Amino acid sequence: MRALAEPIRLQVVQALQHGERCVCDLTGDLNLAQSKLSFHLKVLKEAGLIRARQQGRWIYYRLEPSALLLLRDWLGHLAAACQSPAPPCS
Amino acid sequence: MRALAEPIRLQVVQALQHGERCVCDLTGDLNLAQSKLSFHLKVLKEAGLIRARQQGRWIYYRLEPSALLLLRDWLGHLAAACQSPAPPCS
DNA sequence: ACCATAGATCAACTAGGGTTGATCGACCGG
DNA sequence: CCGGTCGATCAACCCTAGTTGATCTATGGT
Repeated sequence: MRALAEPIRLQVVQALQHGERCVCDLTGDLNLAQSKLSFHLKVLKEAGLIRARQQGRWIYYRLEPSALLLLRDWLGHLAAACQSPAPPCS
Repeated sequence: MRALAEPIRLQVVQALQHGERCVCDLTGDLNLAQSKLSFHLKVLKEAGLIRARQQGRWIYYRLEPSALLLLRDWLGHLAAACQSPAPPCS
């Protein structure tokens, strides 16, 4: 969740929502300094939200659906049983 | 998303997952300073993730399912179409 | 009316995380 | 090989978000 809290990382995730992108394209699309983008990609990767694939000189990143679905299910679970009445407060 | 990034706020959300709780109970359950808990409750409330209800001297907080489900659906949507092949990188 | 308690708010302080610019390593084309 | 490019890494700086302790408001009991 911490990884998704940062606005720039949200942009990255949304830029990846339709499929793989290479880093050089992402810097252009999001108009970010290379160093900054690399930092945020690392955070997302360490959080397990994205995966990297090296092909020749370029590196392609893509979303990791399993991590997203894990979060998704957790939120659904939270929303399911949160409406029971308050216990009496002494 | 930012609101859910903070560990203490995650604890609060989980403490609320089975239903309403009053603030005085939450401070006890999570062993937090009153001021600190109040700060995080405010952040969660401003994010629309929880709602407050005053009853007499006490205030009861509960999760807001609609906000959780909104996030849930967004994550599901992300996971759906993120596996298309990379466009060629010039 | 007075006091006790629940909870919000405020100001000052602190620290963790993001930014910036430079450097480094890897890969490829000529 | 050598030079150029992609991308990661590092150190220094900075700023925002969280902490802390005190104070303030409101509610209810006696």
